[in-house]
Amino acid sequence: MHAFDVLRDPVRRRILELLAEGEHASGEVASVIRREFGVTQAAVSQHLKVLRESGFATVRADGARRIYAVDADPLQDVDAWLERFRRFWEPKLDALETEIARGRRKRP
Amino acid sequence: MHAFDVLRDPVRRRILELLAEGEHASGEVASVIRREFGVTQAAVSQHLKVLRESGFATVRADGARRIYAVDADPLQDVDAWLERFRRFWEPKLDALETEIARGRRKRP
DNA sequence: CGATAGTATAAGTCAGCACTTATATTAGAA
DNA sequence: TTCTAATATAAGTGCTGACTTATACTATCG
Repeated sequence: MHAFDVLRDPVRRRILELLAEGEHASGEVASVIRREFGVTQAAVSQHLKVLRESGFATVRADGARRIYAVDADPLQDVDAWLERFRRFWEPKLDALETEIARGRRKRP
Repeated sequence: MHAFDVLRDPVRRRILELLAEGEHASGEVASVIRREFGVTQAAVSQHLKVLRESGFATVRADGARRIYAVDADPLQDVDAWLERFRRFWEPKLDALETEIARGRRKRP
């Protein structure tokens, strides 16, 4: 699933926002999303699966709980795609300065 | 239509890439897209309509031709949304430096 | 004017996705 | 071991959106 397919869904974007604040258990995410979007735990679990399988999130077990954390790699890909459009709103920077400002680096 | 809904479609992303290189007539876009994706002129026209109506592109008439140009405003919104994730891959900058580097400014 | 080129719209079809309810799985408590 | 809490998966459904073909619109040329 392409990064933009993943990001298209507002629930998934909200989940990523939550994870950007720090790790959260599946149930914690589910309760926030349930309150804000009125969807079930099953739906949230399915979204978390999409985020996992597309590389946007990682999980670890903590007893019966599943702790999710954001993995920013695919978001960095999106950021890279936007690069070609930045000249439309950013002031000019020389190449090195831009390089430093963006913190670009090779991906493994 | 939300920016991410627009960007979800690979044809629309490709059209934006083409427009990022400079203005193009509808037919020029259509012929490239037709070659690369194998879809009809009608389909491309519909995509251009989506891009227009969602603010990603502007049109002007040139005789019977319609010249499209990219409008980066919605892309800048996407860029802004990504902001909260940049700390996961960017080196630390102080606030002012980041401000300058990003060329952030108020939108009208 | 009529013909043609360039482009947009209309109408219909089909696949995929986000959701639901129901159930399975697993961990820890009693 | 049985019960409960936490989470994931299965199966089914409806809606949205990207596509097609066919047609309408508009400008220019002869």
